[in-house]
Amino acid sequence: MTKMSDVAKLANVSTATVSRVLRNPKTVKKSTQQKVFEAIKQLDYQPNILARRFRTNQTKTILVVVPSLTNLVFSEIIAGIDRVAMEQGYQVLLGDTNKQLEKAQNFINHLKQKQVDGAILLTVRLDQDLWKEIANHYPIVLASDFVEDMKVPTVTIDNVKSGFEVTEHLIKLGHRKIAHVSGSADVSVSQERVKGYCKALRHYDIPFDSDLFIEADYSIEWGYSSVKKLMAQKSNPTAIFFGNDEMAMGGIKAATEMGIRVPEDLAVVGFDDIKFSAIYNPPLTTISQPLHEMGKKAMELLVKIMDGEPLETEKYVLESEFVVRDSCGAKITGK
Amino acid sequence: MTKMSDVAKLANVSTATVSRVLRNPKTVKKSTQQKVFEAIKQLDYQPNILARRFRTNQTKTILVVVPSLTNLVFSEIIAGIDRVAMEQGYQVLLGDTNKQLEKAQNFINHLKQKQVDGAILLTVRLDQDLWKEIANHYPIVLASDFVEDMKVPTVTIDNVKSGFEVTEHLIKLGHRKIAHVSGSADVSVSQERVKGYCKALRHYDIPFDSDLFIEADYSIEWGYSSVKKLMAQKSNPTAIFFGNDEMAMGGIKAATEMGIRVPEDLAVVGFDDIKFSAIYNPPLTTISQPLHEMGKKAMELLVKIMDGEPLETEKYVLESEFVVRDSCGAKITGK
DNA sequence: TTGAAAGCGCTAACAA
DNA sequence: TTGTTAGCGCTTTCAA
Repeated sequence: MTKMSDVAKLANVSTATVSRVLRNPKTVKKSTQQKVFEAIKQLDYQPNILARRFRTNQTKTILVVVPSLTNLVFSEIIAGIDRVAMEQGYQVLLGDTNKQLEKAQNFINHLKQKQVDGAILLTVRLDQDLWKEIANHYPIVLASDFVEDMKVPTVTIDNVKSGFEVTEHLIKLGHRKIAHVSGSADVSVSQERVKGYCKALRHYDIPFDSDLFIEADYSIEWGYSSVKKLMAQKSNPTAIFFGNDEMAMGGIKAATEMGIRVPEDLAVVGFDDIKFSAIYNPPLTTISQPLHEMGKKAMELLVKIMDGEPLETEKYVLESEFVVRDSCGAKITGK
Repeated sequence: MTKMSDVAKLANVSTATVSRVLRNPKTVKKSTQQKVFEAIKQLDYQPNILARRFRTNQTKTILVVVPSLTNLVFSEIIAGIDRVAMEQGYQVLLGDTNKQLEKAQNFINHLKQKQVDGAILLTVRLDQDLWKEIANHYPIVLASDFVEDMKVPTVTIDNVKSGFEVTEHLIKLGHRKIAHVSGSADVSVSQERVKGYCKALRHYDIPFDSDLFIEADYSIEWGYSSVKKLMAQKSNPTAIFFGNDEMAMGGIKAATEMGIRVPEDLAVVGFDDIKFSAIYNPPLTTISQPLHEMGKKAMELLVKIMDGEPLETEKYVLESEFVVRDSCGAKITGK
């Protein structure tokens, strides 16, 4: 492996000069730069990044903690993060927790041991306290999820508002028995969407019916079984608001199997607008999140923090969009 | 930041001993270990990984080069890789190429500069030659994709066989005008699936009809537009074999819009068996790939190579499974 | 504008 | 079983 001293020797300069050419070219005379570049080329020199990192004490790497990689919502956000990371010369290290909380400690060590310069969390669950503590000492940004009184920049959408919007839409369509199948309660976005749902019911004087509320998990399977359960009750709903699109699709599948037509017999709304929602049969009414944008914004914030720019601990709320398609029956009802 | 020498001082031993306790505990007396551990705890010492990496010249990090993160096939494989990586103490660095070939050089530098100990490629396109060269010098494994005469361990399924199987199934269902919408030709898996398709046609004496073959891209949009095109022709197909499930769903969407019923008027088969295929309407007949398994296997191989274990340059072919659901009409035809 | 030289914190060869 | 010690290759301060 050729090293810097080899280059220096060939170019007839000191290693300091070679280093300068690489990191601060303006401080070196043009002609000297020339010599150095030629030597580098001639020797096919590659700086030893490990040595550089050790010396400068920064990794130019960030960690993304994600509960599940195979969730399109998260992979889309990560793609956004990766985009900006690349532009800014950062690498992205994957931290798939597989929903196992114990992993958190592991990832926190990455920060403590300087394996990464900062982290973006796409989810914080019961490991809240661990992260809260660590957020005081290391650059951290939250995306998608958010945590009450965690003093950390956060990029989200207004989940309460969106939940309200969905429910209100169903109410205006004439529904009174509107069920909500929420994602796991330990994720704040679920709670927020529930809040929006409840708020809309209250606003339109519809009593909350616990038979029409199911706390599930953001998966196709849970959507499926929730519908089986809901529709087996005597007081079954005429509309269901699912916490995400996967659940909604699983739910529609179950309904179809039971001979319940969507949207004629049952209106359905999802959340996220993943790429399969528009082509699902029926096309899903849902809330579209600017996921890629969220990822980009989160990474931009993180870079600022890592660069030491003072940043008010703020919550950045991006715009979501209510997308009306067939599954809620709006087009049939003609509203 | 407390460093090793602080621990050594407190424990009344040398740094060498502290280092041994951390990396090779058996070579140190129990009682000494005890002392050291206490000092570590008392000082909340975290080893400086950057220094360690520099010194040992290994990163315990691998690179995964992926064309697109938001593709469920890849994210599933990555999840498998990540699983084994974690167990083996490796970190996974993300290399999303966004299908841009120029990125390859960038990632190759990661290897050259020792930012990673090895790499798993989920795709090799026109950048083949670059990779072929690099594969001689660094630990590399291919997963999902494969490259002719690239001397590198590869984990795949038998795409030719699967393509044959699908086509044969459609033929046995009575179809003669079977179209194939393939993924981009610069990916070998696409070519293999096409080969399987052609082989089956030949085997059953059905002439290849170029009007029934479209080279597309693995996306919903291309599936959609391919069907619009295919079904507008005079000699339109009675069955379509799509190169992946996303295309198949896009295709069914297009068919539905055109008043063509699937599977009654048009049989459809996809490839991959992503999680939405089973609940799509109609449920998709498809080939199920052991994606998670592929990822795990690939990482296992890479670890072996990085550990210097001699490994024959082999192609590991995992079993895929033909999953018959409604979209191909088999259940209607009663076969 | 350049060079000399001092480390960064750790590991491992060698000695004891 | 433990300690001494010599770097790993780079960056950066200080001096010229």
